[in-house]
Amino acid sequence: MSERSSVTLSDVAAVAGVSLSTASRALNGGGRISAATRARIAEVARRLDFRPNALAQSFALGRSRTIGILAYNARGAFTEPVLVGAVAHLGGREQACLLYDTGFDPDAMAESVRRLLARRVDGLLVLGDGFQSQLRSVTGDFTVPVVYAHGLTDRAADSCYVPDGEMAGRLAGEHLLSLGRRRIAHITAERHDAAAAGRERGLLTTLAEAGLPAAGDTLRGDWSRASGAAACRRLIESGTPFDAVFCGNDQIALGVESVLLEAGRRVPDDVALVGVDNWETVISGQGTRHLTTVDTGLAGLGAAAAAQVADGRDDPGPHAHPCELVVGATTGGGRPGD
Amino acid sequence: MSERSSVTLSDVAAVAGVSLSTASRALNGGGRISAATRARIAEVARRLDFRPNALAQSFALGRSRTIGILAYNARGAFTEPVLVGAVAHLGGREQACLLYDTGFDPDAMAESVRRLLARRVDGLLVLGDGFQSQLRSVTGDFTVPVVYAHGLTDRAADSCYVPDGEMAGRLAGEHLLSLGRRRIAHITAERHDAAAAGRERGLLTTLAEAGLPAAGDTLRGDWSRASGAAACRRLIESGTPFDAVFCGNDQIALGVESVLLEAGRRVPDDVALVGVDNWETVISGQGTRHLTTVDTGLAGLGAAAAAQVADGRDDPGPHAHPCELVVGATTGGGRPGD
DNA sequence: CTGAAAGCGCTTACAG
DNA sequence: CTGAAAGCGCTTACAG
Repeated sequence: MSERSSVTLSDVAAVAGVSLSTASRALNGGGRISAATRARIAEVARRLDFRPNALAQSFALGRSRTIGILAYNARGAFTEPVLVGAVAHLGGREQACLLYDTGFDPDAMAESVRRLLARRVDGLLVLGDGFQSQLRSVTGDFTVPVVYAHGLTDRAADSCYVPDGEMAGRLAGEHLLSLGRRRIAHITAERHDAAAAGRERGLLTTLAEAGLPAAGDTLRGDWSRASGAAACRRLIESGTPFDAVFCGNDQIALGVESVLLEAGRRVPDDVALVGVDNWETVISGQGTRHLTTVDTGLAGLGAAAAAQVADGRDDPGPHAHPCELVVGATTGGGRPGD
Repeated sequence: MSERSSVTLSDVAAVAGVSLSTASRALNGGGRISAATRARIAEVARRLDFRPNALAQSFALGRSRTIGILAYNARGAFTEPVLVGAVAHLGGREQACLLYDTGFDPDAMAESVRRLLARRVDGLLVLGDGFQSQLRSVTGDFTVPVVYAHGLTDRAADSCYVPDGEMAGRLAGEHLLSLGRRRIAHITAERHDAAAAGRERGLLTTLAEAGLPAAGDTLRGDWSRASGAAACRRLIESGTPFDAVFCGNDQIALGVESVLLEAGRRVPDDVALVGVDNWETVISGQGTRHLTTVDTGLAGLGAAAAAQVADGRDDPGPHAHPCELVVGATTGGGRPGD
């Protein structure tokens, strides 16, 4: 394997006793070629372990086999899985990727767009950070496909992949109801936060469909563990009875749980807990999952968005990417006490 | 920006009134060129917004501006940050990357190596998963630089970047000692686990240097929260007095904490807790960090490894990448109870 | 069905 | 210091 495999198409043609163009056509499936010739050339190519020089091919075809990725914050916790999902999917299709981590600076973005154009990328994937409410549309700058992930743009025709927040709330609600819980409280971030709002809508819709009210008003704060803990104290002090809490994310859920434990309430016996994000690292074969959560499917979302770019498919508008319930000990999965 | 910027080097040469070769040399800094000519050509290039076609350049130079990445498990929790660190670093240097996620299958790896060779990658980065004890060396298959991250190979001359596990243990130990803790217990994974062993060595060395014994023998299990909880119960039952626990990772620490809370011991007042991994998502400006932990610096490790590949630097042997202590509420940082 | 030729847009010895 | 020319290894009309 170590020898530089610089056997070229000319070599193949020479050995097979045909012209360069015939060899090329035979290998690429184009044009009419007699089956016999095609087979002979294929055989020679195989025998010589011919691998077309990708650089020459790209140059001739004007296709770089590279997808550009423009990230608002590549290192953000919620961008990483999307990015990895996209990069892994692209690799599986022999597509390289070129990442520019622009931050939120419009000038940096514009410069990145120019560089991407010069690199002749075959498509562009723009990654929001999951917080930025609105992404800048750059679709007009490109003739190749542009797809957005983890954010929406200002253009309705742009193809945007976002997690299905309502589904997250629905899955959590349905799971808790199926466990017989009837007094479900909700602790999450502020109302103006789009992610919080979607998840809440899903929960409340599900409860309403079951003819149940929520256990008290939604308690709000930020996305932190401390905020969840504080809200849980308020919930307990309010005297509202509750047998489950749907938490806007896993950090909140952990904060809630610690306050419950200190207050002597047992999880899940007295109170079942569901978070969102699936942030817990569960190494396969080791232990059991502690926190029941909704996995927002960010890696799959990245892969789906990448797939559309790579396909050159046009599928305009927002796409709500499905999420998935993952059951752990805090709703009775796994061993109790884990 | 929308117009296809297909102004070519010939255009620049024509407008500047020089030959193609002169234009090329002027822009690339090569050869002797009169300052005046160089300036004029540069000016024309700027005015025309000339961007060399990267595909043509790559083809002519035989350099793809692409780094291959071979991952044992791209989607693994501990590979993601390394991968993102590497990809982001490479993007900043105009290097694309082509990821093959081979799993542990040697045939898939061999095939990926062949494809990478055909793509004429400028270098290769091999990503271990942080568990695999030994990586397969593929350095011999390439003439371009090969660097390994998050794993060691069987060849001493290979350049390998791994987290400095001993440093993690030292940082944790020193932090707890500086807080006045003197009875430090240790709960971690099995002895044969390289990561566990390194961290333990660091802790024990630090304690020994301070003339202190550990609080009891190291308690072992796996990397899960449940295992941490179980070990903590054993610790409490053993009657060994302890005022701190260094936990092999964050999951273990969370399990330990829940058992402490149920047992009525206060964190950090009665028992301080340090984990490893920095798995907690702390959104800037929201709340405070709960768990004190050692960040193993995986993203930085990925970037460092990528830098070496991109530089084409030769720096043989293992490189222990530094980690960093991150203080949270479980050792008194942040607000108590968070 | 097959081949000779042009072309993709650069870089780089080689002459002058 | 500058230019004419070859070459990187493919693909693809265009003839035959």
